[in-house]
Amino acid sequence: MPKELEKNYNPSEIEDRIYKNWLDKKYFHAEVDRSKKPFTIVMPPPNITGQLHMGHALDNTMQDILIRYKRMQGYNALWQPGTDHAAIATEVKIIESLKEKGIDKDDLGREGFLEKAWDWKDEYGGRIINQLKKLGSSADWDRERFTMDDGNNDAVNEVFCKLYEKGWIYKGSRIVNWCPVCQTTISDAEVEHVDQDGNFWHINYPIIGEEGRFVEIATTRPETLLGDTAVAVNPEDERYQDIIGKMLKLPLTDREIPVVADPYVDKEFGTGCVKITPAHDPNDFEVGKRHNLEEINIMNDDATINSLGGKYAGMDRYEARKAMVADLEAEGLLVKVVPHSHNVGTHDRCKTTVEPLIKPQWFVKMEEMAKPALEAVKKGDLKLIPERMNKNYYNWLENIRDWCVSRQLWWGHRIPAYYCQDCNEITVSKEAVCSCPKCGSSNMKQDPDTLDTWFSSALWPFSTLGWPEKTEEMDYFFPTDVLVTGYDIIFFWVIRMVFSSLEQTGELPFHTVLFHGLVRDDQGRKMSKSLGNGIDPLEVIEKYGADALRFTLITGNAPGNDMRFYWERVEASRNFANKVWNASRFIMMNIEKADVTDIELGKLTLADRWILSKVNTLAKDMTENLDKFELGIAASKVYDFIWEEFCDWYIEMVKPRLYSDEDETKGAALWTLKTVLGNALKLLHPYMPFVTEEIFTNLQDTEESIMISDWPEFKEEWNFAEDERAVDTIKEAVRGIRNLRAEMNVPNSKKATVYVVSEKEEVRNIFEDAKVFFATLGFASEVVVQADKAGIAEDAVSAVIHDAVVYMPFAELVDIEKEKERLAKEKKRLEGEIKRCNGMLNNPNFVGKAPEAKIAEEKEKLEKYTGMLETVEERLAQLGK
RNA sequence: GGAAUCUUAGCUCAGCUGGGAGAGCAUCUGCCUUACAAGCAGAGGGUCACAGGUUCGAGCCCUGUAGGUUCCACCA
Repeated sequence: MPKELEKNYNPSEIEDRIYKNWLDKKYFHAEVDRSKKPFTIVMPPPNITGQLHMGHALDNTMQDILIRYKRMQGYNALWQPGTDHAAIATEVKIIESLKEKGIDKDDLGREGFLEKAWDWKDEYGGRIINQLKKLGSSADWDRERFTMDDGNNDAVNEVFCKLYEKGWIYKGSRIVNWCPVCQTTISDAEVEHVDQDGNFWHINYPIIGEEGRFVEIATTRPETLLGDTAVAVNPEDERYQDIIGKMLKLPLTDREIPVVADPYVDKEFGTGCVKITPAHDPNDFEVGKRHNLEEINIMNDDATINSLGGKYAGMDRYEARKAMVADLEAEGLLVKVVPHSHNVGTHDRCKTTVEPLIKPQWFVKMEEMAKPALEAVKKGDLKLIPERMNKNYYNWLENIRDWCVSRQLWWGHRIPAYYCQDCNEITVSKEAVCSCPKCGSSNMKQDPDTLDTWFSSALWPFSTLGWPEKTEEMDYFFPTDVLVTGYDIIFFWVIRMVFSSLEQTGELPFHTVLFHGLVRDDQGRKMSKSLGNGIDPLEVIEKYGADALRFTLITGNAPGNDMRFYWERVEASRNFANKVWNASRFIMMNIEKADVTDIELGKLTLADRWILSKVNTLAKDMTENLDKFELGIAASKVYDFIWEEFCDWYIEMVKPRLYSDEDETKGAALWTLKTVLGNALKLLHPYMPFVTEEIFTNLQDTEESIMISDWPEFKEEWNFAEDERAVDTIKEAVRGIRNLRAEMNVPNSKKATVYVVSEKEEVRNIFEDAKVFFATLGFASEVVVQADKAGIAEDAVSAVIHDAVVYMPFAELVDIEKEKERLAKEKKRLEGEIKRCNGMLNNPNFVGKAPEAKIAEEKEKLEKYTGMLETVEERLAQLGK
């Protein structure tokens, strides 16, 4: 028999126990099973350094909902989890923690450092996984992977070598984004442009051989002057025609540089003359290439001036700037300083201003791989939700530049390139190369660099399934189905998975990407450590339960939109969980006292058929919504159904039957309660897995988990559309009565006889059928259904509904004037409705062009309101005497 | 500079292919009715940013304006 349940739902006691049971039963585990259709989601691997935040909570809740839904539908559902080594983020953190202990990275050496890094991974790598479990995530933890495990290493090496052989990975000296603090290159995607206040320094460069004549340039970074190798003007700029080709004396140095003409220069901007520093600016680099200019690197890796900087050598870039400006001023070459706000590239992790530098790095050629990735979305093979993300996707791929994949870090996949120390031959190979294939020398050295962390993430959907091995899993579970992630990593990750998968496997990694937005604080700000406004999902779970958190994150927000986090909303979700709990408690208490046996549908009453039909429709609607990934819409539907239809109406309707042992429909009521609750719980389960499981196992009095039960499907034999309409009429009447009572201030304790008058027999029959519960809902002592007004006091209050009038004689309580006022208001409303209907129906254009169904609908309404208006007017006439 | 997106009740947001404006919270009024006061019943509250246009009909489609947010971009 079902157990006695607590009065309030207490999640903390229940969640861990349930989750452990699921794990013990291996419900999350998926094996290749050719008799079932697979459904696969690969989890965006959280950082090993990470701590669960609201973004993870949202991301994983969405995935868990989809996976649980599909699992219940009978799919072989695999949710493939794992963690990411997060190269630079982790390395920076480890360095920091070492510093605190007074240890320097370089003293440890590469091997020593990596040892520490793996220790770190062992210590913190599992933490975030445990936190994800608190959410109720039903991922297949037996298959947990790590981006730097052996299999992933194989995949990374395989891809690197294949692309190298194809000529799509190359090593070249390019201008790269250099972070002087992290001491590594970063990709374009990792550069964050921020507005900064700075100055425009106008400097005179003396023209050689023309005493007293200068070229005035304007720069925001005077210190790079040391690396200037030219000044450029626009070839069509009339002001400067005569100086093109002349030589200039570069201030503060003893070098001479030419004036060149290049269309890159904007005549309108600044002075129209631009200093060209090929080694420290990406545009200048291009200009330099066109004019064969020397590239003079004047900086060290930590952004101090190097030995080529003369007296400024050793100074930090900003110190040097100050010193040089002072010197220029002293020499009279500083024309003016104009305040100027400009966009500066910074490293998205450490916020350091990026220094463009020329460095030999490894690049992935993007031109060829971008094409099919672009096509996939254009042709509709890959769907992005919401669709507007397509534009971002196109924009990025159409303007893509080669991807710099080498990083000057230790924590990551080491680049499988080997250099011969004798003949400089480069060999790229999956296996360690011990002797040079060209000269036979055994003096080989592996490239010290590692790969961008996204290089391995890009392979994640297939590397986790065993690729490049031809595994059963790869054959069965791949391509995966849906990717759920934030729109903020569409460039970093989504696009790179798409082109990598197309290139390596020939298939798309997934057919749909479901994007979500950011979870912001209650003022709409990003949650961040520096602001201290982050809300810890674990704290929310502890206070209100995982179900409440999940429900809050899913409802009231559309795909790809940011949302704000409010504690009030969590509270509302918690209240809903409690509502479900109490409804179930009530039902179980009743079931306890009586046996629930299977009932023929023919034995059900109007109310039973109505709610059964409603839950049946709900299943259909939610299935449609979920198939379209409208998770929030489906959630609010089950919420409304359970709270309003089931609890506020049906349970109230059914009470009199439960309380009477003689009632012959009691069995039908119990069966309906149990059946509808069971179905509603199943529909709610993907959203609120814990509370639904706890109730379900108690309700069914079985060990069988709700998570492996069948998802409710629409059943034709449960479809009672006519009864749904009938109950709608009853509800309208009940609302009418309640409204009257409230307006007349009649307390519920004061019962009265309620008369229902209708000329139509079928309407009278409905009310006869509904008498049992109609009385309770309307606080009536008795319900009399009749065809005319015989025997009803003239001054009874009334509610006019479609096809019927409900009267309540409260002789001693009724204020006639108030009742007249009320009826007048109602009359006005109906007249408005009728005017609207007539407006449409008398419009020949409407009648001529609108669809038939719409016209019929309006005609029907007109008829209904006209009838109601007549009744109201009649009532007014009576009272008017 | 380019692009996306938003502007709907006091607050936060839904609103599917155009066909009578919704939810939660907040407010007001009654209720300790034997599942639930984390509850029940009722009420008030919106020129759907503004201006045009298309349409029989616009919160929804088109154009423009204003304001907000975000992304992209090499203006020295």
